Amino acid sequence: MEKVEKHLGGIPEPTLRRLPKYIDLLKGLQSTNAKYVSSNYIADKLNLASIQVRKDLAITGIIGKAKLGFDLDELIRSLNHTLNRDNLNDAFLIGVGRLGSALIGYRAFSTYGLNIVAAFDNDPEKVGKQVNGIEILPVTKLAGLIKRMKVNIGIITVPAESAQPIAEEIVEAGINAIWNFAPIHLKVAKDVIVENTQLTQSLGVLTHKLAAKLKKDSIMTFNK
Amino acid sequence: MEKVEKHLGGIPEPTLRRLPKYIDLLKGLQSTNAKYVSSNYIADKLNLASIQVRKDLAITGIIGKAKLGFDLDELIRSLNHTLNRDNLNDAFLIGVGRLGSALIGYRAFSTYGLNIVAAFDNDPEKVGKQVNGIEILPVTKLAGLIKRMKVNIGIITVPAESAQPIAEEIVEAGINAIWNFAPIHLKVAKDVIVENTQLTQSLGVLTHKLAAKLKKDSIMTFNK
DNA sequence: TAGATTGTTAATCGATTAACAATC
DNA sequence: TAGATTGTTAATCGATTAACAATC
Repeated sequence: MEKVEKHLGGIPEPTLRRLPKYIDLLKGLQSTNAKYVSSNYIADKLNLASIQVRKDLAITGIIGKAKLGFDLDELIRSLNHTLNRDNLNDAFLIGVGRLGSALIGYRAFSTYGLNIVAAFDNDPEKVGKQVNGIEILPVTKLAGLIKRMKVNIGIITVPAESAQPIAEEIVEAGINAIWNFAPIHLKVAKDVIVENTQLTQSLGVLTHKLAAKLKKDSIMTFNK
Repeated sequence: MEKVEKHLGGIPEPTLRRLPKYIDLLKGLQSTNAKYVSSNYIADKLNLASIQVRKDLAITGIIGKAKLGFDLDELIRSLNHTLNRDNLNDAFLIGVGRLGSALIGYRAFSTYGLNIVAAFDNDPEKVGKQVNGIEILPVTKLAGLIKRMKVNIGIITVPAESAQPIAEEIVEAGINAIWNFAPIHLKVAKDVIVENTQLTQSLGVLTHKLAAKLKKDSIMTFNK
């Protein structure tokens, strides 16, 4: 049994990852009082092909007007809806280190549908204090509160070695989705949604491409 | 002209994004004194197919031994080399807010080949102070220092509206690669490497999948 | 040797792109 | 109307997966 399920039908993942970019761009455009936007415009601004933009937008169910383009307000609304940003999702954050604190402090999350309602840490120094108005609770209370408050999202910002046990604990308690920042692959039941934001992953891509570029540039210089 | 270049030949991007996961796993394994590792083992731990693991590893140039698998030390070395982690890449960070500070404080970056050598901010309150031993300099010195120190990587953690001008400034000054955390698409010359780590992008995927799952679960419950 | 595991070559699958008719 | 732009259907492309021979 090697086959692994990719996505539960629905929207292709690459499309899903482009949608936030569309929203960011369109919000900027909205403030200029524009009423319509064409796939060409979006494609140009985001370095995409216009046909790809149209395909992506089609998935949200919106229908454009020939010659005019897409109704800007309606488009933003349907993109936000597709990403479920019009519902505020409650989340617990576990691990109040530097990164955890930064995330707690990122107020803009609420406009993206995320509401961090409490944070947890093992360190007695931290417990009881507040970060940005969010109280830090002891990890011993984590499972109980997940059950009682029916929280769906867990944000894991603990060190790599603690991530797996924490994941198991919160899944057991009823968490449906994990946003994982620890540099480790979490093994959980396959109906649990895991979204990894691993800085080291991004960084690897960057350093590899940079090395390739520098090498190429130096060869080109050498050939001159 | 709609076509956009994807990657400069070389390693497929999906493969590139899996490599750090292999390294993280293998390092853990290394501490158990294992000498060899099979593609099956890796696949099982990371929920991948073993053939995919073998394809990925092949790209690093490593050759496995039938029946035994891959030499663990050698594999880690060649993966690190492929990601250019064996060279330390100097970087400047611009925008010392919560996220910027968190990144500066993330000491582990050095093991991933990144060396943040200075940070920049506009806020006179911050300039002159230190975060984790890194001095915060005024943005006015940014371009000059990039030129003088021949720094290749710029990490952008400024607010969305400042990101584009900063990107232009540092590219002009000679930056070759940008790690962008601002929720905006940067328009730069196409030979500049841009790696986006946009939290809102990950978050969108998460909230969408969660909504789909909850909907599905409730339908299933309803049908019982 | 027998059996596990690699690595190559071919098939499949899914996303992107192209072509073009429909429409405002 | 003419022309720009959408949306559908088909072609292409690249990554994943399957099949299987080679090898230790």
